[in-house]
Amino acid sequence: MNKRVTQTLIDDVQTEDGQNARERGKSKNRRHLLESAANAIHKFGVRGTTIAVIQQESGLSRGMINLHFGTKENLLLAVAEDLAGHYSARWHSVAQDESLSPKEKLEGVIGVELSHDVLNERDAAIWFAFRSEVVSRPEYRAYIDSRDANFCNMIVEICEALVEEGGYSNGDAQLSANALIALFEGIWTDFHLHSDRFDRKNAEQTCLYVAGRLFPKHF
Amino acid sequence: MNKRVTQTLIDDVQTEDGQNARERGKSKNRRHLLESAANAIHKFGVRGTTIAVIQQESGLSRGMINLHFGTKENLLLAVAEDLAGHYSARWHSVAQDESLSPKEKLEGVIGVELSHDVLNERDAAIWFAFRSEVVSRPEYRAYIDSRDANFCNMIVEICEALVEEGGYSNGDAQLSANALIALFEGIWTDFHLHSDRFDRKNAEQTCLYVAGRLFPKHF
DNA sequence: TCACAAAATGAACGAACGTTCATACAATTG
DNA sequence: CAATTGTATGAACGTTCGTTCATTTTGTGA
Repeated sequence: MNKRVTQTLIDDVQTEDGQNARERGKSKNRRHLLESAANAIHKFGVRGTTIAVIQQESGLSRGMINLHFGTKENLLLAVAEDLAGHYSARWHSVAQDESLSPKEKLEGVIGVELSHDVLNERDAAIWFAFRSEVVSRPEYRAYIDSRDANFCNMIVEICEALVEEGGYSNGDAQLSANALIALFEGIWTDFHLHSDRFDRKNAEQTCLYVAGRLFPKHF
Repeated sequence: MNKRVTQTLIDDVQTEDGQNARERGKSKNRRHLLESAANAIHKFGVRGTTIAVIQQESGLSRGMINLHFGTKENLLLAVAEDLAGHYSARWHSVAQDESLSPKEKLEGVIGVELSHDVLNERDAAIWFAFRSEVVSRPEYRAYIDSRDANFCNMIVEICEALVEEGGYSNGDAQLSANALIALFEGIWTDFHLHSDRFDRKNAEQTCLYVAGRLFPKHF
């Protein structure tokens, strides 16, 4: 494999300052491996994601994976970590925006859930791939739970605020939150299984319809 | 591997009449392989489900898998088919019961969704395992979509009947059905990821709460 | 410019994979 | 009770797996 060719295949990433050319090159390749492994999981599943496949996908040399991540398994874990971090950052940016009302926050979360940046074929495939192995490989657990305690708390807080604002006397914030979280998950599943005929607008409509039934004065 | 020991390991299955001892023995082993492979997927994931593991799990000989299923891949497909058939039979028995009102049918479906017979750790692990590979292995598609067109139609029909019965003027049966289907899926996911702290009663409460918001006169 | 060190390479290796098939066993048939 | 036939076995095989490491390349600092 010619190295010159290899270099041109690498996507331009932000050049992290404070690093010399050598360090930049290294972190570029690290990132490139992460992306290549992610693409491989999408195309071939975790089962089909072998060293040889990642090598082909990345155009880098065989030994690169072990150089950067020690083992292939560590690379896969890093892919999961990367994905989880990206998703987490997206919903945090909505949750932490104090200028938004509870209603706007819920709309914002729905927007994140359905945005192409978060809900796309590749990333959905990776979520499901890692989740499927959580029972047998506990080390993945930390990275694959998109609806972790932090996310759930955020949704519960939004629901509590909405229930209070609306004075929904027989509204239950916790059950509403359960329902919304499950709804989001179900929509992801639908997208993963039927991305060809999935309709984002329709999914959004469904979310807003449920929101309207749970919080009729708001939606 | 001693054969006498092997025989005692095999679960008693219904002895399908019209077969002689030889045929009964064969189909017993076939079923035993199916169960063993399912258990292996649960314990070790699809990635960890190798011939050697299935052999150990079943106590049968190495060549048995190829004798009964041709290839390991075919055995995995048969596991998926088996699971899908079992689930399908369960909800069909509710959907086809003409003595049930629409409300009772929805309650029945919720019951099936949350029953230990359908929603248990092993089967959930298998659903998720196969689904995760659907993108890269299209041959699984036919078996892994628990919410297929038939299931969706059934839910839509129930919702339409409820909307009509209740005279919910601004109720949308299609959106309600979308919501319920996604809700069920989301609950399965929650169970799969957190079976240790999953509460069936709470999940049922959530389902009924949503039903109550969608069809307030009924639930 | 040159010695040094870090990064990258890929041939080689042992382990584990799924499959094959010659052989052994046991149920059925005549 | 043979002879026959379908079922079961597991050693052996070729392939592919992830990893190692001696070697080469390339950027850094004197």
